[in-house]
Amino acid sequence: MKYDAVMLMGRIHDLTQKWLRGELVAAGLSGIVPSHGDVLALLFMKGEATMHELAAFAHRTRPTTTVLVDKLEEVGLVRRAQSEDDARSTVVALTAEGASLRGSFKAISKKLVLRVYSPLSKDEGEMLEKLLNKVLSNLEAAKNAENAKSI
Amino acid sequence: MKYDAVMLMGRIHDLTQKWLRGELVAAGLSGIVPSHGDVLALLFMKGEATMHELAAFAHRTRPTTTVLVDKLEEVGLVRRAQSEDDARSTVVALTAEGASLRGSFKAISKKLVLRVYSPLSKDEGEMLEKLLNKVLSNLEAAKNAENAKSI
DNA sequence: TGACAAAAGTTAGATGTCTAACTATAATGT
DNA sequence: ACATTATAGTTAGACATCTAACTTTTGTCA
Repeated sequence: MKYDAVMLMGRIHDLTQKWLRGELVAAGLSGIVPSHGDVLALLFMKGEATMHELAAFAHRTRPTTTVLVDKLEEVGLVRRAQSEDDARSTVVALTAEGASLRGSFKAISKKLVLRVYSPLSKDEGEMLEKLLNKVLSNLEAAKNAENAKSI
Repeated sequence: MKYDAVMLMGRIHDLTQKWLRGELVAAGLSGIVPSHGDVLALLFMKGEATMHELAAFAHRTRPTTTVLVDKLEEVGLVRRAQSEDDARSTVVALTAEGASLRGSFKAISKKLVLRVYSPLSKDEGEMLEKLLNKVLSNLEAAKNAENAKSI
């Protein structure tokens, strides 16, 4: 055992992010980065969402999500509106142009999955997901335990 | 299969990096980030190295490595010198103070491994490394093939 | 041998992300 | 009912990293 799993995951993460950026540029979406894709992914599923929901889904902070949505609004893929239930809340919704990109994003996502899983058999793919889930759950539990202790 | 391995690796990467930053601060090394640790790791092994070697080892670009070494030099952990063989080359070496931190870095690195591998059995740890290596090799091969094609 | 290409390193500028601090609104508890 | 606390979102400022362009030195080859 080399105990280099963290380094390997870091490298894989770097390479996939970089590849994704290239794909987005190739799809004519320059200025759009993978995190914007995460924001859009939730909107493709739900049609609309609050900033808070988008931040949680994309695993970014709320300030970062503000910037991401600013950009998406600027290029016309998304529209902000005040929530009617809660005056603090902003509801973000896809524009027609944003909705029209669903297919392109789905295609890129499919290509990414293929790229990562292709060297693995079905069993290996399942095993990898199982192991990664174990590691992630444990990290999150450890983090929560430490946060709780420090409060 | 959920095909979410990329997301899981991204999350694990984020959490480990963040945890590492906290550990470095706790060790009195504020201003030092994980990438500085990668640079130092090679110096702990080899005593000295060129900027080029450090960049390759840390998987960072050379401009980034320049900034990393600037910082390490500024806080006195490292020293630059002109290579005698090649006037273009800079040789970076640990100072006495830098060398004295070897133990602290080793301890943090050990803690990280424990944190990530603890939910896994020995077999699972080995399996995870094997699968990650398969994925990474494939990604690198794909990238090289694409680069070659575009030249 | 002399021109041109490659390599080492740095500088400059851009970008994505974060934390801290702020505003505005809603919820809570006494 | 009102003061306090919590939540939604934004703004401001910092930082790690990248790409592109530049300087200097070395290697190559006609």
